[in-house]
Parts: sequence; C-alpha cells; structure tokens
Amino acid sequence: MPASDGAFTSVWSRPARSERSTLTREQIVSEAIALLDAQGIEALSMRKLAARLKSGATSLYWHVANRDELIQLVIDQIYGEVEIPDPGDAADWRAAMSRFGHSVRAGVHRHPWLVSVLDNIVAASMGPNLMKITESSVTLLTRAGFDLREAERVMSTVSAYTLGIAISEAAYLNWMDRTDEAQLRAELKAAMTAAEDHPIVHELYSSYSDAEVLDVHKTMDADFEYGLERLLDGIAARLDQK
Amino acid sequence: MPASDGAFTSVWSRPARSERSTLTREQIVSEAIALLDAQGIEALSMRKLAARLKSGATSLYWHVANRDELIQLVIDQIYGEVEIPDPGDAADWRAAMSRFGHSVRAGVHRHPWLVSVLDNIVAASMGPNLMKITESSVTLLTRAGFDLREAERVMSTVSAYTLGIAISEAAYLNWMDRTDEAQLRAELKAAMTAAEDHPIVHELYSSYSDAEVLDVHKTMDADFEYGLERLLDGIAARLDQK
DNA sequence: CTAGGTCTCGAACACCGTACCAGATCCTAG
DNA sequence: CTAGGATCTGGTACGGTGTTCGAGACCTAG
Repeated sequence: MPASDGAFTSVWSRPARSERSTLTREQIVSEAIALLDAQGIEALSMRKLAARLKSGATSLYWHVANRDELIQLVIDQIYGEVEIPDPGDAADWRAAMSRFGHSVRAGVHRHPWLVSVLDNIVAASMGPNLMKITESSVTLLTRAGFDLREAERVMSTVSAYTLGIAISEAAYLNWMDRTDEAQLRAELKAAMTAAEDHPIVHELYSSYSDAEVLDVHKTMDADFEYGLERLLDGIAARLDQK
Repeated sequence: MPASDGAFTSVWSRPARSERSTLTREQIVSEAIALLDAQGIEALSMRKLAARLKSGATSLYWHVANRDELIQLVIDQIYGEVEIPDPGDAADWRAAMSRFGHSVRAGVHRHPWLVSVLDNIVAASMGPNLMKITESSVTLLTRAGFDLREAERVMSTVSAYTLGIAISEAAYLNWMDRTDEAQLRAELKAAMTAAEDHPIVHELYSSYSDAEVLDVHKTMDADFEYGLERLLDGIAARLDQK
C-alpha cells in the first residue's frame, strides 16, 4: 500500500485514452522560443522546457539530438520571421534592402536572447529559412544590376551592419532589463565620473537629456537609420559608376 | 599513519617560505584569456582556471565577484589590444577609421570565443579601455568636420559593421575548427543539395572553387574590405555635402 | 496474439557556479 | 615581541546543468 507510491498508477489516474504525448519537434521548438522570450537564455534548460511541455526531460532527446541542435532549430525558426525581400522589387532595391534590415533588427529586438546564442548561428546558416532569404535577396540584387559575387557581398554587408547594431542594442536592452532603476542610475553616474578624464566623451554624455537616457529607443532607431542610409549610399554609388 | 594522507603536511613538504599565492586580478584575467584562446569557451570554468593557477577554485572569488565579472574584465582587456585611433590623423580620418576596423576585426579573429560572450559586452562598455578608444575616435571625427553627435554615429556605425562581420566570420571559423574535414565536406555537400531548390544560391555556391572553400580567409578579407569601403564612401559623401 | 519499431522517462554521472566558513598568513599598533 | 585585525586561501556542500543508458509503455503489422 505505501511503498509503491507512484510506481502504481490506479485505473482512475491512468490516462483514459491514448494520451501518448503528441510531442513533436515543432512543438518543442516553439515552446523553447516562448520560454526564451518570457525568461531569457538562462531559463532555457532541458528540464524546464520539458516541464512546460509536461513531459520528462529526457524525452526531448528523442526529437532533438542535444541542446545545440535545439538552438539551431530555434534560430532557423526566427529567420522564418523576417520579411523575405521580393525579387520583383529590383527597381527599388534600395528600399527593399532597407526593409530587410529593419525586419532583421525588429526580429532581434523581439528576441533579444539571440545575443547569447550567436555561436550557433553558422550551423543554422544552412537552415531552410535563411536559404530562402538569401535566394530572394541575391536574386533581387542581381536584377538590380550587381553581378552574382557582388550581390552576395552587398547582402552580407547589409546583414553584417544590421546584425552588429541590433546585437549591440539588444545587449544593452537586456542589461537595462535586468538592472533596476536605482542601480541603473548608479551605473550611469559611475560612467559619468569615469568619463571625467575624457573630455569629449564627457561632453557627449552630458549632451544627452534625461528623456533620451530614460527611453533609448528613439535614439537607437535614428542611429540605426543613419548608418543604414550611409551604407546604402555607398553601395548605390558603386552601382552608379557601372 | 594512513588516514590523514594529505591533511597532514610534513615539515618537508610544507612550503618553506611564504608561498602565499601572489594571486592577482590581472593574473587571473590573463590566464583566463590564455585558457580561452587555447580551448575555447566551454573550457573556461572556475575550477579549471583555478587549476591552471594552482589555486583553489573558490579562491578566485576573493579577487573577482563572479564569473560574469571575470568575463567583463576579460572583454575590457581585449579592448586594450585594439589600436587606438590617433586624433592627430583627422586629415586622413578615413584611413584612420579603416585601420580601426581592421584592428577590431583582427582582435576578434585572434579571440574567436568572443562570439560566445557578447551578452557581457555592454557592461564592459564602461571599461577604461573602450572609453579610451571612444574618446580618441570621436575626437578624430569631430576634428575631421563632424559635429559631436554625428561623430558618435559614425563611430558606432563603423563599429557595428565591423563587429557584425567579424562575429559572423569568427562563428564560422569556430565551426570549422570543431568539425573534422570529412564531416565538413559532408555538411557542405548537404548544403549544396539543399540549395538545389534555390537556383541563384546554387549558382553562387557552384561558383566557388575548392581552394576558396578550403581556405576562406582570402575571401573573408576581401569581403570585409568591400563592405568597409562602401560604408566609408557613404560617410565621406555625407561629409562632402556640408 | 506476437514481434518490432516508436517513443517516454527515471536513475545516474560528471560537471558547473558559488555561499559559507574555518583557518592560514600578513600587517600594523602597542 | 606580541596581539589582533585585515587579507586571502580553499574544503565542503548545495542546487542546478546536459546527457547516457536502459527499462518499459504504446502502436501497428503480420
């Protein structure tokens, strides 16, 4: 009567019909993303993920080789969220590339834990979703007048800039998130006094209003736009001289 | 006689003079970097690091609050390796910024595990070494004719591009490193067949010679240079129209 | 009814970051 | 020279991690 205590499942508690879990790879991946969005990277453990799926931790290993593979799948899923450039927009390739950049950046902002997971990004680079993006954008750029190799360069240049800035922003936003306002003010003050030996940095910091410091989004948006425009200017110039 | 076995240190084995460890923060940080360079991120544990320093694992906590703080120190140390732009080079700001970009990229290539540690990069952004870099480069750019705010934008645009591309490259190089040649060929073949549904990507892949695939460095160098030049073109144009 | 594939999951292993605290060592004041 | 406080080391222990292994539950085909 006492000892078995869970090893024995009575008729009543045993699932009436097939409650065999219907655990699927897609389900695992999307629950992982939900967990990451809600609680960030350090909350993603196989055990916690399994708990959310009401399954045993080690059951996941049937559907997914290991944690790294799971993360690669997660990354490709996120790539699926970015707006695929339409090759028909070749006439306005510049607007199309700008839209693409904005879409990638928005994705990173939506899922800022991506910052912690970048080392898996390459293995995911052969995932189906990224490949679709590459196909469309390179096609668009060749139609706009770039040869194949240069089209790829343009694409990866824009991607690099976008990724770089989005990551920096996301890292900053992550940091703000896990820092309460009091300590945040303390840190900023510390930075301010540390800047006293550096006149230009000090002047720069001083030029920011409280509103700008409190809500960095507007500044970030404008800065991103500025750099992207400069980059596209440079690329456009290159196309003109052909 | 038997049991104590190490708890008892005889006069002979006990350190003759003060062998008090001379453990310092600098030592810890530089040993951490050595370990990271040699074995990558997953080899950096407090225990392994302590072993290399011939000290107890928990002794490190006297000098460093926790692992995150250690990593922030490591990152600032690496910032110390990048060549600081000379504000005197304002006349040739373009060459100076290019040198800066190359220096950052070289640093990331030298320490490719940085990819796995990017989420700590912000907290390190108030470190002394990065601040020096910012001071010098923003000064240089203001002397070149940009106003303060735009100088910062230029700086962070160039940084974003450089960081983005260097990270992507480093992630790829990391992946190549931990993949033996047989499996590497298998993966590339898989990518190739996956690309069959995507004609342009397929054509692009096919256009690469074996030599280019085997040694990606030349291609990476050229691609980086291309994007950086386009970006600087765009920025220069902006300065001219003033 | 049985055999074999598919899938779940508990137990266990090695490793991790780090809180706690006892003790060793050093420095300084008296 | 001694006493006592500050500085620094490191053993123990706790709660967590990813992952392997293997025992079994379930489903389907014959």
